[in-house]
Amino acid sequence: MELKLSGMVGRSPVLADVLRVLAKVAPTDSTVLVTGESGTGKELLVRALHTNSHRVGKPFVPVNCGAIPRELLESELFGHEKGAFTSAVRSRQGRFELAEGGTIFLDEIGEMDLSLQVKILRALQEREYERVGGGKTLKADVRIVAATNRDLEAEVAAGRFREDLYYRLNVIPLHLPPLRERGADILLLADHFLERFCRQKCRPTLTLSAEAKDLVLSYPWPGNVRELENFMERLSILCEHDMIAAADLPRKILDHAGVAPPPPVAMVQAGFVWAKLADLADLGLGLKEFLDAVEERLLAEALQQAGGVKNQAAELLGIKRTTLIEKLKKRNMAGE
Amino acid sequence: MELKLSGMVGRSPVLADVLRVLAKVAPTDSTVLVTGESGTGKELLVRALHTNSHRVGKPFVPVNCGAIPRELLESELFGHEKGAFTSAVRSRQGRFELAEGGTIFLDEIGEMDLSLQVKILRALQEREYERVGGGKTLKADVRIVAATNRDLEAEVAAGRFREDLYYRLNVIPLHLPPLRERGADILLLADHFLERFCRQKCRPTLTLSAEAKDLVLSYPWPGNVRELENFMERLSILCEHDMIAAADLPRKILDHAGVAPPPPVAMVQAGFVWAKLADLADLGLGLKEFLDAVEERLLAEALQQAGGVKNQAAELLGIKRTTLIEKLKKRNMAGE
DNA sequence: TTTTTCCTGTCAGGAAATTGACAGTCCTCT
DNA sequence: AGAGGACTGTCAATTTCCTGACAGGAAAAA
Repeated sequence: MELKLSGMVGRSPVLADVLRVLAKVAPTDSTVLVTGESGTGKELLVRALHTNSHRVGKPFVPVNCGAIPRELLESELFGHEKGAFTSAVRSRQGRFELAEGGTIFLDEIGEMDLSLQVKILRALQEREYERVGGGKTLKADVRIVAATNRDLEAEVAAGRFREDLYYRLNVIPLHLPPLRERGADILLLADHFLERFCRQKCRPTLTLSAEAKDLVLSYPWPGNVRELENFMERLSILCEHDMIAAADLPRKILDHAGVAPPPPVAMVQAGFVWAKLADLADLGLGLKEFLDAVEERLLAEALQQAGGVKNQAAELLGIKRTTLIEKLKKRNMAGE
Repeated sequence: MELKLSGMVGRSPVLADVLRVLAKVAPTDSTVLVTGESGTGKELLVRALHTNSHRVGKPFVPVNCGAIPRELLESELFGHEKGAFTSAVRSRQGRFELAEGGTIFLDEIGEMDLSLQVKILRALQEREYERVGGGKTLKADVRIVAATNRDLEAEVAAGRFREDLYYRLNVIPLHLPPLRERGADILLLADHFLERFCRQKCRPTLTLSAEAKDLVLSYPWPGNVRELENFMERLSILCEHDMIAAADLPRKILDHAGVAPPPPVAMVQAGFVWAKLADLADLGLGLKEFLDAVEERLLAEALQQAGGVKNQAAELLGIKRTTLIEKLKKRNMAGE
């Protein structure tokens, strides 16, 4: 099955999984619900869905429900008749009408009012709707694809989202992982954007230096692809030379890398043992060394609690006494 | 007594009870109130009621009171005269008129406004009603069947539902049990849906493997039949082979069954792995199990950060790729 | 097209960890 | 004094873990 992905960049397995599902779902008319943090490229994904469906050639109509004032959203979606409200000078088509035969993409559907949710539900299951202030019932031959960055199940539980609508929408869930979970895709995307912006500005394509790559990779990109795109555009304007050095990167990225948590001892704090992978790398420790350190800490604590009696300490730890001894020997922690 | 049940699937005793009552009630003209969680198939049941009544051949008109905007509901039900409100360009029949001689099904009647409830009550006991903005009184030879997923008694107590209407409606109560109480019906329904979707998509009918059946049976199906239907549609699109293995089932089901290894969740909080010796004992974990859990957490995080590329994840962790693979295999964390 | 690169799974040999068996040291109680 | 109990260290057998070597597959590069 050949997928046409207009602009989706990335090779990471996590993304590949999503695309595999996309390829299967696109040709069917099943309802799809896309989830993922904002800026992860949900719209692009849905565009690809449309492009690979039998509805290509018909309109693709995106609506960002979160970006349109609540009171206007209904008429935006369903249109309105002349005189429906004060400013309705004449009647107007809604997005559903514009999307006839094609796909409508309801982004940020989690932001939608309960009252509007009702109407969407009807459009979804009855395939019909009405313009604001209009008596005529219109038919909707439209594939509805919704997306949200909220946890809809939680919203349902909290009573902010209709349960029936949720189940109607969530036939095929597609989860778009955040950029920081997409590994080396970050570099691919960075290059992609750099190339585009540099071409746009008629300058030779910029390249990330090795240190810059490291920094870019370790930054968590809370704004996801959108944030990355912005940074790259900024670089394409501001960077003087063709090779991007670490120093050229925005403050935020440099700062983040600099915030190395306290020294190795830091793993022991107020009686807790803690760790994140990030720290691990920062400390230049491998998994093994790290686990050893944690183990050592636990051993010490057990010994202390047992008053130095190895027999009991071993029992506390749920290991054989001899094992404990071996471990202590390996670390020269004879006494306590 | 021969029941024609258009599409109702199931043989469980709880359902059989309901159907027995249905069979007795159908031929009479008694008012029926159907209760049951959302997604349990109330509409189907009422259709069957209609089909087995002397009103077959006359219209069956379902109205989802919850899915129609409040302000439109009255005119939807009773119709309106030309000019009744700004957008009422011409007069229009209501659902009651359309249902003349047949059955009208008022789904989610619990959502209905108190003001409308009065009018329904009148239609129910006087058998007459008026169009919106119309003086003419119309007769209604219509069997009214209502349904709700709310606890109407509680609604009455809270003053959100008229007591008199409640007693009028609740002549014959029919309670549709949630899917999780219908035992093996779940499998019958699953097969039923699988067959339908597979036919629709022109692929050989999928079958649930034995383990898959177990899992499906033990899942509580909070979304009831609708949720089950969704899952089966999803499978009919996504499943590669014709036999559905446990692994093909959605995460939610697997997690619920505890197939996912005993969650070391207790230790993972706010992105940190933490533990004190005391907790360790409380959790009934030994040193080894604990370290394993920490390791698992780190593995997952590394894998995530590498976008699922094991090669890179291993490097992040400072271990050999093959080692990582061994560790993952030991834990069945193949995918991610 | 072919070549190269990158990733992946499997496997077997060697390294390391775990544990049971033994043996020795204190101390207490009879 | 001698028996019993609680601890401890050593060691070799067993089990588990780690890694390098291969081989296949898919996608970029040539």
